[in-house]
Order: sequence, then structure tokens, then C-alpha cells
Amino acid sequence: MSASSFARVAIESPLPQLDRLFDYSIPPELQDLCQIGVRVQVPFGRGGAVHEGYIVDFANSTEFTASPIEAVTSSVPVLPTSLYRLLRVIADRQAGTVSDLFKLAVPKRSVRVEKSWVEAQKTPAVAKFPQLALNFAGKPESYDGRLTLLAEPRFVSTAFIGETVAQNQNLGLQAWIAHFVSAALENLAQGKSTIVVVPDFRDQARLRSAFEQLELSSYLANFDTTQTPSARYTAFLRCLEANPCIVIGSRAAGFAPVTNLGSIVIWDDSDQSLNEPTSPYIHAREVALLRQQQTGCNLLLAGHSRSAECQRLVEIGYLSDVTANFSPPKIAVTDPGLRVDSTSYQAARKAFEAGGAVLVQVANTGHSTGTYCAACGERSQCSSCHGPLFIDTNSTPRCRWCSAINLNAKCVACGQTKIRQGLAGSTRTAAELGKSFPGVTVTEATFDKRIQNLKPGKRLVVATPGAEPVIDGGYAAVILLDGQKLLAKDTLRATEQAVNLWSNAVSLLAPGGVAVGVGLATPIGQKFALWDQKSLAAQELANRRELGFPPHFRMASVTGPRALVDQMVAGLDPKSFAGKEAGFQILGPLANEVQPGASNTAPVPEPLWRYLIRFDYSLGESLATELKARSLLINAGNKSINAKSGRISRAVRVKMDDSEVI
DNA sequence: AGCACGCCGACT
DNA sequence: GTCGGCGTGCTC
Repeated sequence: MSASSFARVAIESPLPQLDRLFDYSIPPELQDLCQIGVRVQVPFGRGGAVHEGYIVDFANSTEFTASPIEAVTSSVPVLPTSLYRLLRVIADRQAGTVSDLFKLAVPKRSVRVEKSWVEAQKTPAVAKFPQLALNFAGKPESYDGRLTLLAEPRFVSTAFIGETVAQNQNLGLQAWIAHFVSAALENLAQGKSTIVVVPDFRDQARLRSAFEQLELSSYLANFDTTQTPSARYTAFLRCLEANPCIVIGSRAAGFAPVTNLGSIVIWDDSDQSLNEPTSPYIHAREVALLRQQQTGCNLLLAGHSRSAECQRLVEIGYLSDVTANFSPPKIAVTDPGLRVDSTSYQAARKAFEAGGAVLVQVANTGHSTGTYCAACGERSQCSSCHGPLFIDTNSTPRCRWCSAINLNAKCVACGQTKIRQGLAGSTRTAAELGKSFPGVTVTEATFDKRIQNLKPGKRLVVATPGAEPVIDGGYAAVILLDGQKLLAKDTLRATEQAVNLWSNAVSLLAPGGVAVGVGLATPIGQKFALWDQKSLAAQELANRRELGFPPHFRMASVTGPRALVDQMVAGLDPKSFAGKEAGFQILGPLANEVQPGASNTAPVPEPLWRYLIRFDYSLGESLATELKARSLLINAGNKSINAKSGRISRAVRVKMDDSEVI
């Protein structure tokens, strides 16, 4: 295309100092291949070693002495301008590099796959799109705009309308799947693409099969991360076609470079697996929000329960709630006491008598060092910063955030000062319950023992949260055990997650089925029994706001050797970088817990320290810029003890949103 | 990351 | 005198 003589190239490198564009001249023989978005090989550094990079832009002149591009790896523009813009904005917000994001957003190239794809592109795209719709009770008028909804927690009966084999076919789908299929069909009819982010791979499979029943397989781009690299590349290339597509996958799907993006829809953003565990540590919801801003596409966040982040977006008027009215599921909550009480026994017995299946959700949380009020069970809080308390190695209660010793912290709920350690213990429920109901098949489903679907019938399924198998027609009874244990988990999000996990289990009930929340006759449990999800979310957000927790503020962490993290935060105050003073606080430092499993033979690593920075959303941009600049300076001049090769690339780790600030 | 440039000690 | 130590800075 270009008559421009220079290409601006983003180099693939983990070094933060190289996170910018470099100018290269375009040799005449590569003129045709050098398009925006293609992967190139360029000489780089004093040694002129060849590095991989992407052409991001062209320029007519350069102030540097440009070297020529050495080779074009492939003619496919895998990093279109829109994708680069998204990655750039994410990297800036999270104080990370675009190169880190290349790894997440652009899959490994498969030559074989690419060859056949390029060949197939020679036949022109179809200009006519399937005019299909799905009708069901509770469907909003349209999925246009920035929306959120609470999905009806059950299967709904749906009717397809349109000119296909599936015409007028009635199908029972989980309500959330009906919503997502509907939204995608709306886009497809207009020739637009949809990105569907679903944390659980079993849910992804169910969603895909709904589209397959509609004979829309050719529109699917499967971003399932368990696939082989070549299959992932196939799905990625499908997005680049002019033909619209429906991307289904986990958090990586949020980056899919689809043409003509109509909507991004996210299922269950409370699920922690939507957090990217590597730099730049961003949640798929935030990716979607940034992308929505850039492209103006539609956005839908849906769940059976609502995350605190989503609730915040509703309350500030950024998302519109289009939840339909539906009758709540039948849930009984019982008093704390016996682990398996008579109410749940009776519910199970009745279910078995009717030949139905029973789901028992058990906690799988291990031991925690968190502390709780001995009188009322409320999580203990630091008296100076409201951070969570834990018992340190000297048996002293300390704050996880600011390290303050809290010998006589008053319980925020009841004012008592006595504390106890977190609940511990194991789960032997399968055996216990199995013995009580002879003749009933007992199935266990856990994270490692995954079972996707089960045949209906008289069976007892014991499952850990998130591993519940789906049964056609649903369970006759769902029993939530260990509810208090889930609530007592050692994280900030314990309540939100407990409600989320209960809700997802209850959504698997058959029509007329009953759920029992054992030992959940508490204020939270009562609201849950009424399926008052909005009020639960509002209350959770209000709690976090009162205590200065995310998502009311954002919370960054800076981790590294003591001297370096001190340098990172020294003199850091909002006046120095933003001209604002509200909503900014530095907490810590606190010694990071020693990593278990470190080898004894390796030299003892320098202990790591961590600061937390609590900041208002309005300060995010300037704080990220400042922290990135500081980490560059620090990384430039510091030698590692272990690395003999001079400096270390990332001596300090900056997470702009640390989801694990327990 | 690599690699060069640069400014101080013990060596033919 | 100068060879080479690695601290510092740059890479289009």
C-alpha cells in the first residue's frame, strides 16, 4: 500500500524500556508485504540481532538513521490498528508493556493453518447474513447499549425464528445462554460480530452447542484455551475475515480482533478466572470496558449474581440494568448448627422419592490464617486502615495491608475484641450422605475430577463450587453445605464469591425444585433466600465503600526488594503527579510471605516487600505513568544478586489492580 | 537482554 | 605507557 518509506515497529521484548515504536526503512522488495499489522523481523541493538516485531504505522520521515526491515514473517496482518490501540491503552492503564499483551492477544503462528486460510480468502465473503432471532420470556427489547442483567436462574423455553432447519424449534436453554444467543443473533443479522467471554469452559461448550443447533458453526470462532496452538490460530484468523463471527472463549477472547464488532458480552464477571494472572494483570471486564470506549460497541455484563464492580457501574449510571422480572427460586435457609440437618435430609429424601437428582455443594476452602470475631464471626479488620487481619508467625494479629499490629481491634459488627482463627477442616460429606441413602448412586465432581453433564435420575452429586455438573431438566434439590465456610474465606471478595457460587448452583434446579442453604439463616443468607441479588450487591459495594476497598477505590501493589520498593513510593503523593489530593493512600510495607517450594540449593533470594497504594479512579492514569517511569529508572541501575549478567529486567513488580490484596 | 563506550588499577 | 575491569546508557 504505502508509498511511505518508513515503518514504525513495535518490538517484541519483555524489557519495559523498549515499549515504544522504532523506525525502520522498507526495502523495495518488501514494499508490498509491509502492511500495518504484519509481523516483521528487524535488526535491533548494537549487535544487530534479529528481533520480532509488528508494523504499527508508517511515516514519511524519521529523525533516526533507520535500518531496513530484514524480513516479513507473514503477510497476514495479525495486529490490526484497532487491536494495537486497545493493547496500548491497556498497557498504559496497567503500567505494563504492549509486548506482554502481544503474547496474550496474538497466538502462535501455524504455517499450515495460515496457508489454507490465505487460500480460502481468495473466494469473496458472503454479503448476506442469517436473519435469525430467538424468543423467550424475559428477553429485553434490544441488547443495544451498555447493559447489565441478572439472568433468570433456570432453563427457559425458547423459540427460534428464521429461515433455517431449526425454524420454530423449541429448545430448553439456560436463561443466560438464551440471552447471549439472542444478542449474537441480533448482531449477526446486521453483519456484526460478537465477542462472548465465559469463564467456565463447560459453559462455553454449552453455549457453542446452542449455536451449532442453529447451524451457525461456520460463524463460530472457538477461543477455548485448552485447544492446540493450531486450532487457536484457526479461530484467531477467523476473526480477521470480513465475514462477521461469534467469538466464544475465556478472558483471552476479549482481545479477539474481530471486524465490525457489535457487542462484547461477559458471563459471570465475579469469576476470578477472568483476572489475567500475568502482566498486565487486568480483568476481562476492564478489557471490555476499554474496548467499548474505543469502539462504541454494545456491552453486556450478565450473571446470576452481580459483582461489586458491576454494581458500581450501575450506581454511577454507566450501565443500564435490563433485568426482567421472574419468580425467584425456592430456597430455604436453616440455622447454623449441624452440618447436614433435617431440612436438607428431607429435601433430599423427597427428591429421591420422585426419582430426581440431588446436588450437594461442599466447600473446598483449605486452611486460612485470617481472623474472625469470636462472638459474631465477622472478619477482623485493622483499626487504622480496615485491612484484613491475620495471625503472623509470632502469633500476633497483624494487618495484611499496612502491617500494623492489632492487639485489641474491636469487631466492626459487634464491638467485641476476642478473635479466633479461620475455620479449618475437611469435607467428608459424600460418604456421610451416601450411607444415609442406600441405593442412590453417589457421584463426586471436583476441580480435578471434572464432569460436564450427567443423565437425569435418582443420583446424589457432591460437588465443589464451580464444578457442578449440569443435568438435563435440572436437579430436584440443591443443598448448599459449608455456606459459612465460603463466607469465611480469607479474601476481600468472600461474600461476593459465596453468593455467586450459591447462585450458580441454585440455577441448576429443575422447575419445582428446592434449594436448602444449610446454616445460612443470617442476614446475608436471608437476602439470598429471597433472591434479592441487587440488594446483596448494593450492600456489598456499600461495605467496600465504607472501608475504602476496591472497587470503590482501585488498589495497586508494588512488590520487590525493600530498598527498591521504598524508592518506588518515596515522595509519591497525588500532588506531585496529579494535582489532586482526594483518595490516595500508601499502605505498608509488609514482608511478602516466603514462597513455599523454593529449592534449598539455590541462593537465598532477597526477601520481597510490598506496598499497597489505594487510589481514586481519577488518579489512575497519572499514577500508572509515574509508577512506570519510576520502575524504568530503578530497573536501569540495579544489579541482581543472582543474575551475573548485569541488571534484572523487572526488579519491582507493579500491579495496578491487585485482586489478591487479602 | 546484549553490546559499546568510558574511565581507573596491575601488567608486559 | 595500555589491557581490561564492569558501571552506564542505548538500541530505530
